[in-house]
Amino acid sequence: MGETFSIGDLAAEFDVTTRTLRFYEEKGLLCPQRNGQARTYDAADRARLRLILRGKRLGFSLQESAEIIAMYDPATDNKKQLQALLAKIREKKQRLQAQQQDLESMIRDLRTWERRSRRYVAQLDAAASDTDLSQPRRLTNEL
Amino acid sequence: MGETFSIGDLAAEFDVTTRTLRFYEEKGLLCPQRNGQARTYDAADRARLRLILRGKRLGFSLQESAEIIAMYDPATDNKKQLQALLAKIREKKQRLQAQQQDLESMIRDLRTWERRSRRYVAQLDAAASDTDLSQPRRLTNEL
DNA sequence: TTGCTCCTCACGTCACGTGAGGTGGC
DNA sequence: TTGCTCCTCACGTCACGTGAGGTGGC
Repeated sequence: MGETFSIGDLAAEFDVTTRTLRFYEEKGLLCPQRNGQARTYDAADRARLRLILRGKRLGFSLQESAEIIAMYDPATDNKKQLQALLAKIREKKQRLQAQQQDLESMIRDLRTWERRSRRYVAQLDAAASDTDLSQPRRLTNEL
Repeated sequence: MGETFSIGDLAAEFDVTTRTLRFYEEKGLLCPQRNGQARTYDAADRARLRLILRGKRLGFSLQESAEIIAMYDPATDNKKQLQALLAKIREKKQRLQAQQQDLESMIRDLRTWERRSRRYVAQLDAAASDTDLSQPRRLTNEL
C-alpha cells in the first residue's frame, strides 16, 4: 500500500480548508477510507483532488468537474458524453478569453485614472507648497 | 432629461435577469428612480451596471465592484481620499495583472484538454468505423 | 378580457466558512 | 494534563434563481 495522507496534509498541500475536503466528499467527489472516524486519503484521492481544484480554477462547477474526472475512468468511454464535455470546454475557453479582454480594458482605464489622479494630487501639492514647504512632492517617482 | 430604460430593457441588453438588477439595488449598487412602483433607469445607471458586470466577469465581489466604481467617480476632491484611492488602484492593478498571468495559463490548460479530448473522440470514431461505417469522422475539421 | 411587463416577499441553491461541542492518541 | 488534529452537526454567506401571488396600462 502506497503513501497516505491525512485531511490536514491534503488541505495544507493544496491550500484549502479541511471543510472543503469534507464538502467534496459530501458531494461524492472524494471518498477516502476511514481509520476509525478519521479519513485516510491515498494517491488516487490526491489525484482526484488535484483535478477538482483544476476544474474549479477553470470555472467548472463541482458537478462538471465530477464529469471531467469520470472521463479519466476507462470504464466511462461514452462518446456522446465526451462530445458534450468538449462543448463545455470550448464555452469556458471563450469566457476566459472574454475575461482577458475585460482585464485589458480595465487595466487601461485604471492606468488612465491613476495618471489623472496623480496629476491632480501633484497640483494640490504644488498649491500647498506655496504656503507650506514641509510637504515634499514624492508622487512622481512611482511607476 | 436623457434616454431612460425599464428594468426589462437593461436586463435584455446585458443578458441578466430582472432579479439580478433588483438584487444590485438591494445591495446599494444601483438606485434607479421610481415611476410609481416601476423602476426607471437612466444613462448613469446603465453605465454603473456595465461596470458592475465587468467587475463580475473579472471575479470581483459586488463589494469590490462598488469600490472600483467609486474609483471611476471624479467627485473625489479630498487629497487624502485621493491618495488612499491611488493605493487601492495600484493594488487592484497588481491583482489584475496577476490574474492576467493566471488566465493565460488557464487558457493554455484548456487548449491542451480540448486537444486531448478531441483526439480521444477521434480514436473512438476510428474504432467505431471498423464495425460501423455509417459513422463519419467529422471532428478533425474543427479549429 | 387577454397578454405583457412590472412589483414584493420569501424560500432554494451552490460552494463553501465558521463556530459549537466533542473524541483520540502522542 | 496540555496541545494537537481530527470529528459531526448545523447555521451563515454570497450572488443570485425561482416560483407565488398581485398590480397596472396598452
